[in-house]
Amino acid sequence: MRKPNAVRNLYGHVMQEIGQRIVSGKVRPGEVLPREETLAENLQVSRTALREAMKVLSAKGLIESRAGVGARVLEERFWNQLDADVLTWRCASMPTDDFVDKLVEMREIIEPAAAAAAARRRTAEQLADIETAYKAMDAAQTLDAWAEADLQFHDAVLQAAGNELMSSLFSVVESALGTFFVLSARTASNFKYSLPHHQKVLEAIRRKQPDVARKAMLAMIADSQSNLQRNRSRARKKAHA
Amino acid sequence: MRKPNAVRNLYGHVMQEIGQRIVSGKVRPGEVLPREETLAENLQVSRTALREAMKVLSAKGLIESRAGVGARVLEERFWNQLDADVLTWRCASMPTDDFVDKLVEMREIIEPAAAAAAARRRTAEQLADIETAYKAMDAAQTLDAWAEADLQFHDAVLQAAGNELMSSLFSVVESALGTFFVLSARTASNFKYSLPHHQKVLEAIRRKQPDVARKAMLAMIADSQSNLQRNRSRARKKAHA
DNA sequence: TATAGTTTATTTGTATGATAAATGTCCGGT
DNA sequence: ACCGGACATTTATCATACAAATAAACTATA
Repeated sequence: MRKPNAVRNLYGHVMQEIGQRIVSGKVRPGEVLPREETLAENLQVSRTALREAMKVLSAKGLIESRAGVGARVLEERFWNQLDADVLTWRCASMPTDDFVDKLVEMREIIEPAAAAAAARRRTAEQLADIETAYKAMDAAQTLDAWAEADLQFHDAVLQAAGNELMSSLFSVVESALGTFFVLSARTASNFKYSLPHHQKVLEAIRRKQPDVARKAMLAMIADSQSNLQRNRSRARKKAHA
Repeated sequence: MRKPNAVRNLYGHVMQEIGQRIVSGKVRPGEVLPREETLAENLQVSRTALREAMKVLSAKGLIESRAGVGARVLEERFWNQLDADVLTWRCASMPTDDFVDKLVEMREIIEPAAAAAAARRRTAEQLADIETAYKAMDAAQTLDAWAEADLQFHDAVLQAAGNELMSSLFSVVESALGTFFVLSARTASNFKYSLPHHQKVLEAIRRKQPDVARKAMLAMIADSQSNLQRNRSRARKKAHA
């Protein structure tokens, strides 16, 4: 959807570097980082740029700086787990099934709830947006076109749910999941297989039937989920062999 | 639970000040803030301190700084709505029923899901933690003691759910809701009225019955929710009169 | 006149150096 | 053993300078 990840600035690179070191476990919670002057020297930047990076990491809950002591890496429970960068770093450093499961679990919680809320509160315009996305999915000829339309569909549903907290959560989780696979399309030989599921969701929202919408969305996710499981167990076998 | 909100540093105050201005709508999306030198002068701090604050606000998605242009306030859809500070500022600046409803909606989504997950995955230790909290609620003699034990109960359930993304979300939402009322205890004459609900949740988690746990938790929230509604409509009538 | 390319003014980005304030440690006194 | 104060270390803040990016003004040219 949106890509605020484009890092142009120097301090951004520094933040990424140190953030990854922390999230990946190269430096462990409780440890104190080298002093600013040393760190700045190591990374070939000025103390100014380094400090700006540190402030942002501090805002993300990864570190805590105190005068006279240094910057201490905080325990994981203080990290802003829902921060886009933190999530991205976790995806990059621990692409374990375990973590993917947690992301999928979040998706399973959000989307059915969003579908139900959308069925309750959608305006005519919002319904039209969902329908437009659905038609684009139906008309898609390529995998990319389908993936884009699919994302638009889910986004439109979230929009119609009318709760920006939900949208924000979805956006973060979805973008993290996106680093692993383009939804589950790439894993299906026929990438349009889930179109009927989408239609059911659309219809339920049109008719303002929250429970029907919730169940349809849940079924859709469960379906793509089982698809994914197959693929993963296959991949695991390969890794074992 | 945790209070990282304690702002000791100067740049933190600056961040709060400007962040509130943005979230409260004093400066609107699309506008560009005064140049750094001017802003620093207005707030009586150095450009360095101001810039550190701006970087953090930028990380929260509230602004975007570009050389030669200035710092532009971004549209609301780019804001990190789930950031603790952003949420706090929203609570402070728009304590409307509408926003509280959105927070409550999030709680209604998270907690039943967490209860179900806890029933599936809890360890013996985690169950013991939940039980300890329950017993503390049962034994509570004062409202404060009850509120603390209650928070511990919900926290233990989230912990047992075994998904730190869920915990993080809960923690953020709960602390935001906390700015409005101590759960719904203060609104009930008998603050222990929800103890039976808690017991049902505990039992379901003990017996590893996800669906029962989900429904019990939902019932508990719905109950406290209806309590709240009564109070609010009463307050609204008063405001109208 | 219109337009493409260039200059120029403005603003943020980065670097450097200096001082203030906070913090833990060490040491001496009791 | 305990307490309080000097001391070293590290971050916090400030001030200043210059580099780089950007948009607006300008100029040459067709």
